[in-house]
Amino acid sequence: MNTKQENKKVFLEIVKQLQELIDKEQIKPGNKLPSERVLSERLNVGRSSVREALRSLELLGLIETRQGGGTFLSSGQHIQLVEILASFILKESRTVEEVHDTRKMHEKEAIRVICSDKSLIALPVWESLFYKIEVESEVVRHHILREFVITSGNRLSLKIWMQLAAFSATPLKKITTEQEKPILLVLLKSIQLGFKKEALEAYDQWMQHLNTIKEIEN
Amino acid sequence: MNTKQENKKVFLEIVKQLQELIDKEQIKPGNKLPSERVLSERLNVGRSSVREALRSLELLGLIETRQGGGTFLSSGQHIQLVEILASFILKESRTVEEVHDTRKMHEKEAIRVICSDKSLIALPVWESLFYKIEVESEVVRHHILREFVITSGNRLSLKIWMQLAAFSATPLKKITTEQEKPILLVLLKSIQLGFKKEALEAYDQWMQHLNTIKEIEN
DNA sequence: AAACGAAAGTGGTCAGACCACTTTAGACTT
DNA sequence: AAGTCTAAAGTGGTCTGACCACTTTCGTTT
Repeated sequence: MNTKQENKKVFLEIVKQLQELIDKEQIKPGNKLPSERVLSERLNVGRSSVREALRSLELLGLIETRQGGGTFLSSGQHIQLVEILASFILKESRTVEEVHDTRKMHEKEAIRVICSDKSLIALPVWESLFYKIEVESEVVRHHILREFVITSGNRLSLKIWMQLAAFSATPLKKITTEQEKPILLVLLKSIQLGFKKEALEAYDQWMQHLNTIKEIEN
Repeated sequence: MNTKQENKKVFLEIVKQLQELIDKEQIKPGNKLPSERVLSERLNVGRSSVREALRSLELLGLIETRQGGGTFLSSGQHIQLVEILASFILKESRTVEEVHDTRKMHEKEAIRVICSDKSLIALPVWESLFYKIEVESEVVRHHILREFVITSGNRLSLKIWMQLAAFSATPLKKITTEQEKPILLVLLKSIQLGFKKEALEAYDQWMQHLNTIKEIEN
């Protein structure tokens, strides 16, 4: 079948036809798709070709498959491909500095977003972070920064940030209470008050402080 | 092999092993990957499983295949998943917004970096962009924004931005000279002078203007 | 009516076969 | 000897059939 001379990949054609089928059959997120064997018959292609298309869509997070159960239209959150893309991108340009800069970019943007949204700065999260500062642990910094990005509400940014954080993970010493804690207090307090400028300054100061620590440790 | 512990998907495992192989064998963009038959033998899996993984990566634009030629690590940019994802994703407005927000984040950060670096604002690029504004084309906006990110010098940010730009590509009308050009002039001029605040304001104004256009067209 | 269990359905994987196309290398021509 | 041409090898593209593991379904049994 498919006399199509066009040099188009067939599995891409199947992907396209699957979309049309989903649209035509009014298949909503969570609904079941026809089985691979049925699809292969309806589209006049081999089952392996159908599978190549389905596996692609699964990697993109657009569908979910359960062995013995069937194939289902994903109910959202299809951002998991970010992880695969990120790992490839990071492999190519794993300049430590660039990763760090990009990561800071996302963190600062999160702070900006939070400070501009009254409903976000009113969240109880910040209070709990005050307590976290007291708990001297190596991962507190990571937790705090992650909380920033999470609270900002951009799930995509969070995905990217998590990848970057995984690459630039440089386990440092515990929080140095004498110097670091006051900075963090200012940062958190500024956020709670919605003082964007002050928060960003505190953040910069914090990062600068961390660099100092790193140099000392090396 | 397949000691198969966890219920992890095998084709995902192959994707992972392919990444490791690319890393270990020092395969650079444009280089050839082992043939499907060789991979199937080396990884102790069936050829069809290898193909499912390869097709997934191809859909992501991470590899390219030429019939009779072989499989090659992509030299980038060829992202055909855009169309597929777009039709799936465009229904979820929240995701679209997140992509757009994240993209703007990278663009604004690029502007900040540029304005803070005298050697960057002195570049002849900006002069050439003035001319580009005159050329009424649909892709001028994309070119300008890309130039920002490129000039900022963070290649990782550029790669992320390119992915995001591919997703959020919403072909608009040509630049509306009456309203848009003056904004762009202010933006470029502000950058040349290193006026960070003014440049960012002009950028925001620009984005706002683009939103207005989009609403009108819909 | 509830519980159980066999059968059907479905995804997961593999092997083999053929096709179309590209690359390679040897035979041929000059 | 150099270049050209063609056949063979290599490679991706696709299909078929088979078997496995798991889930769902439904009829039988209790």
